[in-house]
Amino acid sequence: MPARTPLDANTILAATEEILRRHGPDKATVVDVARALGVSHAAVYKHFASKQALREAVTRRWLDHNRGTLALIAADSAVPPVRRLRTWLHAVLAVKQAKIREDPELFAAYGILAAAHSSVATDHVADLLGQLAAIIADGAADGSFRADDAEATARVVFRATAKFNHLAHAAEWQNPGIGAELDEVCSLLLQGLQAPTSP
Amino acid sequence: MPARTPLDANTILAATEEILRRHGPDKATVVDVARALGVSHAAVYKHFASKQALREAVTRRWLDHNRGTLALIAADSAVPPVRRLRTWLHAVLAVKQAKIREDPELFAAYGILAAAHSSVATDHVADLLGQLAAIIADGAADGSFRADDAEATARVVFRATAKFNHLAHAAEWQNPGIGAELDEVCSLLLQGLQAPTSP
DNA sequence: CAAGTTACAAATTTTGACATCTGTCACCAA
DNA sequence: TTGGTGACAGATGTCAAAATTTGTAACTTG
Repeated sequence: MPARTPLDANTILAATEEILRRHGPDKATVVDVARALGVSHAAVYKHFASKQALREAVTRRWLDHNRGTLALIAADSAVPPVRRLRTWLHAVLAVKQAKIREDPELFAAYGILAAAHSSVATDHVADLLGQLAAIIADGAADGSFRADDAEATARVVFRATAKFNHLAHAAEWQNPGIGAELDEVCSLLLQGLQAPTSP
Repeated sequence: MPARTPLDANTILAATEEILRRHGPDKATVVDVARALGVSHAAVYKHFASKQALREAVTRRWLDHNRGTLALIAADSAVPPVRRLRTWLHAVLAVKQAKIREDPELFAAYGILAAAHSSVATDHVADLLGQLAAIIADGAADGSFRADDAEATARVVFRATAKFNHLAHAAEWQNPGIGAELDEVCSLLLQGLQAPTSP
């Protein structure tokens, strides 16, 4: 007996997100998802090739949800690039702190994917790197940064702020002084980016 | 019947290190250590208050083993501070890479202690920070660095190079490009440290 | 008394039988 | 043909019993 509602990918994703939130990434099964939808678990496999693929789709949706916030900051040409860079790096930290606080289970799911080198994670950092490169390119254009290759420079800045954006440090983001720490690192990096070319 | 050799702390540490190497940190028990020494496990407890204390003592010894290498680089006043800082940061990475490669079990044991916020770990980073501060102080003294507080600056530099010294990134140290990455971050940081005071 | 022993309770780990989950299949219905 | 089903094998997870380990204590010996 086929289900009344045709069951599309989005419905499955929503149910999965709910199950993930309730059970956590380790205990959430595709059988649970199917049960929540009132179908057999094989039906889910008609839409997603594997549990991994399902998790990736949910996580991608979840990450995209507030991707705009950061993009907006990165693209805000009203703010000079020097300040914008600092603001953006703080915003990245703030967004991740918020996600981990509001959705610890989905955050954990993301962590699992990142550990497995899923494209969800690499795509996400590629996105962030692109935004960062845009800020740096703006700065190079108006002369406030000395950076011949914006993308390469973005990677360097991102690496130097790994403590504030890399999942491996998520536990440390609870620390109250973390914002001040980022500020200090920002200051040093901005000094380096603004330094006049030494012949 | 008391053991022929009186069994001192150092003998226990050597045996523990051996057991740890053979069994790994999760499977190494103090019963194993006692068996290797031909005594009852209670004898070990006469010298070390707990398994934790024993592990810490072994790990501390293991860390101290080549602490001198880095200290030597940090204190080598024949090398100008700018180059010395870069060399030292690379050496920190190299030492950790070597340790993880030659002694993965003991490295894992260190990781466990670090995760448990053991003083072994905090003392170790305090030691490294001291060496780093010394280099920066030298640079401030001879005018090559602009740093009013060498210790604070050392902390910032250490944080900005977290990817190359923090345990959480150990897996990435296998990556062949890691040395080049550190080099790029070093260059940016050195630009910042050398920048002339800007107002 | 310093350094070891055996004996023991409590916590932890291992084990092994059992249940569930993942992914695939052949089949069914609109 | 798209979207669904139930049945299945093999991998993985669960859970309680059994074994081991941790840490302590009362006891022994030079």
